[in-house]
Amino acid sequence: MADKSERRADPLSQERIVSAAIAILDEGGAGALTFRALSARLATGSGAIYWHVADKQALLTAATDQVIAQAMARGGDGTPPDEAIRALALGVFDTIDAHPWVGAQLADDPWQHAVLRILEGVGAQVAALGVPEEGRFNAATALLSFILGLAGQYAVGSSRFGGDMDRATFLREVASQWAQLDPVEHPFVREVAAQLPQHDDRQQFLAGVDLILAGIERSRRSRRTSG
Amino acid sequence: MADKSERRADPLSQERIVSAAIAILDEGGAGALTFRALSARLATGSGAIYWHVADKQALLTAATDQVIAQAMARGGDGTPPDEAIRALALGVFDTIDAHPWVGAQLADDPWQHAVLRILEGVGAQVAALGVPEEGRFNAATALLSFILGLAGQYAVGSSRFGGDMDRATFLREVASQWAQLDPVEHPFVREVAAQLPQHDDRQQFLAGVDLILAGIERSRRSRRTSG
DNA sequence: ACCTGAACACCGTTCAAGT
DNA sequence: ACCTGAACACCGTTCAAGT
Repeated sequence: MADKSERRADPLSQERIVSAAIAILDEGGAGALTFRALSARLATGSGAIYWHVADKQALLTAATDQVIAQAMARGGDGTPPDEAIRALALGVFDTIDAHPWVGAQLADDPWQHAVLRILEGVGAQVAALGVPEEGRFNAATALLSFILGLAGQYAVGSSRFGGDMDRATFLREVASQWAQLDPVEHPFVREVAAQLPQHDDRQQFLAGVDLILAGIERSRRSRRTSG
Repeated sequence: MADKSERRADPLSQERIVSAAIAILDEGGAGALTFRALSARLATGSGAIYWHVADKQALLTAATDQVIAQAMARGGDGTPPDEAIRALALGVFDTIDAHPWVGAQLADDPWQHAVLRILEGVGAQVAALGVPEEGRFNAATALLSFILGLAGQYAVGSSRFGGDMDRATFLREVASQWAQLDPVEHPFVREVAAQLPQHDDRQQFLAGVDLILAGIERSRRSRRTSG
């Protein structure tokens, strides 16, 4: 018989608490994670959790770190750096797709370890790409910011209407809203509304990554030519 | 005699409520905005606010929209499109610098009007840049995602330690933390830590914008060459 | 050392009652 | 039509008391 709550027998630990938190977040979103829900699932008192975890912020950080660490572990050895960057970016994208609360959490604290993990992965490949040391920080943070920005954007859209409708229906609805905007004030958004329903989030995400990679390649070449 | 609270005489209105909310957010950050603080400043009952504003989310959206609308109003007419994009991006950056809560709010709801305003501004310039219609959406959202991503990142760092220390001290502290990371697991972040203290956020932000602009230019050329 | 669970100081939101 | 302010249903966090 499946029982969501854990047996009271085994003692509490950071690890068990974080796992339970991730399960609650995946099932109900960021709003569902409360210390009361958590202690109920763990069959313990709400105060007990504070013996193992400093506070809710620390819990969210730990949960995010675990999820991102798993995503980063899938390292592409032997693949060319630009391919590796695409794979890494898609890995983050798919992770946020599977755990939408991670998007907001990454944006909420850019100095947390999970973000450093992504920066490390991106930076290593930027270096492998041949970018000289002075340019690596800017190139890596540009990629990082884009990844966090678009992935977070996608996360909200997908999670907000996750229950009521699917992504396609949601996009069609947004498109019809955009199409009704003031033509004088929003000509571009209106024009782009037509592309919205049939657009593919992953494809758009990759197109952005490729744009930045092209920019990196271009500035690398001009530097070599002029230097 | 300066009095922060408004005179009870004038009637409540959406506009007065939003202005008061912005003032509270600017002074105390996102955590300071409560309906109790708001009603105290407006010298009214907490329930009265609900007659003019649907809920807290709507209030935050309206506040963000007003701040971003002001930033977008400074339109650079007559400047070349790439310059206009840089100016526009910096405008958003500086706005978030002045109102750090805007960063989180923009990331929190990517479909709100404030985000559309930015997308509209970016998209118009992307079109002026000569990008063909099929490529504009991807190019504009790439720029948008980068702007929201890095600006949000900066906002958190600057606001979190706004009271205790200045940005330079904060960066020096982060750098020394990064320098102590495991060399095997985080070689890149450790390398980059050395650049952190003397780096300029605005410069890094512009470098990222330029990278994407270079990528847009490159794919525009290759398309023309191959087409 | 670890856990319990009532209690505290907050929230956003509602709503009967006023003007 | 607009405003009041107590009340409700929640939060995160603390802490005396247990084992």
